Amino acid sequence: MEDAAAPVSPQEQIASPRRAPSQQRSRERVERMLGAASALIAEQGSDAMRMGEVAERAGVSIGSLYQFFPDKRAIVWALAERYTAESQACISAALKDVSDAEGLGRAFSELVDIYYGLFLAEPVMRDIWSGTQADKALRQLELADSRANAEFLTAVLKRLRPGADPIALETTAFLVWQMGEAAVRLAISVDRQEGDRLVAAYKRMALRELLT
Amino acid sequence: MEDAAAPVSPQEQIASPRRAPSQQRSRERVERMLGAASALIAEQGSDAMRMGEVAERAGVSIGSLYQFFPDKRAIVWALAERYTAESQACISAALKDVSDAEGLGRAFSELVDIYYGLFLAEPVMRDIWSGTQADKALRQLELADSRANAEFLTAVLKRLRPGADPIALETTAFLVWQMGEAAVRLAISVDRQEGDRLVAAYKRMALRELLT
DNA sequence: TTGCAAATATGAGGATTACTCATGTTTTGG
DNA sequence: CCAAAACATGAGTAATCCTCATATTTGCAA
Repeated sequence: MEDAAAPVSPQEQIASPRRAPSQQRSRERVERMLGAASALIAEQGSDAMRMGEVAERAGVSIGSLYQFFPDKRAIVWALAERYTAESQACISAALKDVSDAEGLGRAFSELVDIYYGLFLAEPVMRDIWSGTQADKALRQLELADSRANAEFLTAVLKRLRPGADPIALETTAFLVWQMGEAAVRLAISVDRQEGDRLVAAYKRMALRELLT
Repeated sequence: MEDAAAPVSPQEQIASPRRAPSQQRSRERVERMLGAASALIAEQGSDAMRMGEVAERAGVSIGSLYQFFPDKRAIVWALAERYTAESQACISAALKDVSDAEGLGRAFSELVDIYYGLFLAEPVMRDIWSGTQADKALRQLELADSRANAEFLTAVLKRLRPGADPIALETTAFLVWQMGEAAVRLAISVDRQEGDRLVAAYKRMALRELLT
């Protein structure tokens, strides 16, 4: 058996921890830092984001930044973690009550649309997840997230096909999910029309796999 | 059809050209530089690769490195370009003479295996394609490469299904191809057993899509 | 209130590293 | 053989991440 990715995510790759804000004042300042980082990433991309600029825009000193974030990647990681937590809740809710093939088809199709829309609308998400692969820690986060999401799909599949081999179902769900993320990333890096076609094609392909 | 989808930084073009080696001596030195870079990437990853180290290991000065490569990314790009050219030739050869469904199934399955094996065996390829998506130029190279490869698939599909909508076939081929690259990248970042299962599942899924 | 430790804030400076450029050397073509 | 082009060099520049000694603020018990 593999590591069940749901309860604890292996975030040891990330740099050494820093003090977490315990006072009201510092919690607000950390929020401002993340907000500044988010804005800068949206404007220029996370690679071009400068720590000094983040500090300046947040109205804090460079030192304060490093009081709460061990390094630059940690800021991006913190933002990424928020997005994944948010979308995971959404996915769980959408798939929780699915119990028949038709329901799965509807829910899955809707999820893909939401995901696609999110990427189209959120420059930060786009930047983070298309620059993800460079950072090992982010790659791990993405994998863990994907595994967790795929588990919801796996649960549905097990309900729909009780007789099937569980490992095969897990593999299918994980693969289909990762393909979806890849498809969406691909779709947003070509022009809109082709992107729409690609997402639609992915949906057909995935549903055919899931509903058979 | 251009990349009109990203709020990238203003001057994110491929770096300005540098003098190409025209003498025998310098051609050999450039080879040594690429060799050194390749070795260092295999050992530590392209991110940790230091220009000074590349120069030292190649037995040249730092200035000579910059005589032929405008910047660090250009070295990685040059290596990536070699791999893509090589594999494209391989793909073209494998798909050129396919004319029936069974032939496509065999050729495609074999191609996926070769690709998977290549990634498993070549640390440099692994690093470049799973470690540097952050780089816009590399992302473009990958897309262009994928499109070119998908065209071979499209040609086969058009032969097998003359009546079908050409755009739909193109979309399918491009998507299936990109899914394959994503599947292989996924497979090499999990343990071998699960990776094998994922690649096998992808093959089934892709072939079902291609042969129907 | 007062005193004090822990938490927080600061920014000049250390350390690293991609990249430049003025200068010297080798090769090429006429 | 010579001038020009190509090539080689490496100390120096600039940019940037991050540290750390020091100063300030906050929580809280006496």
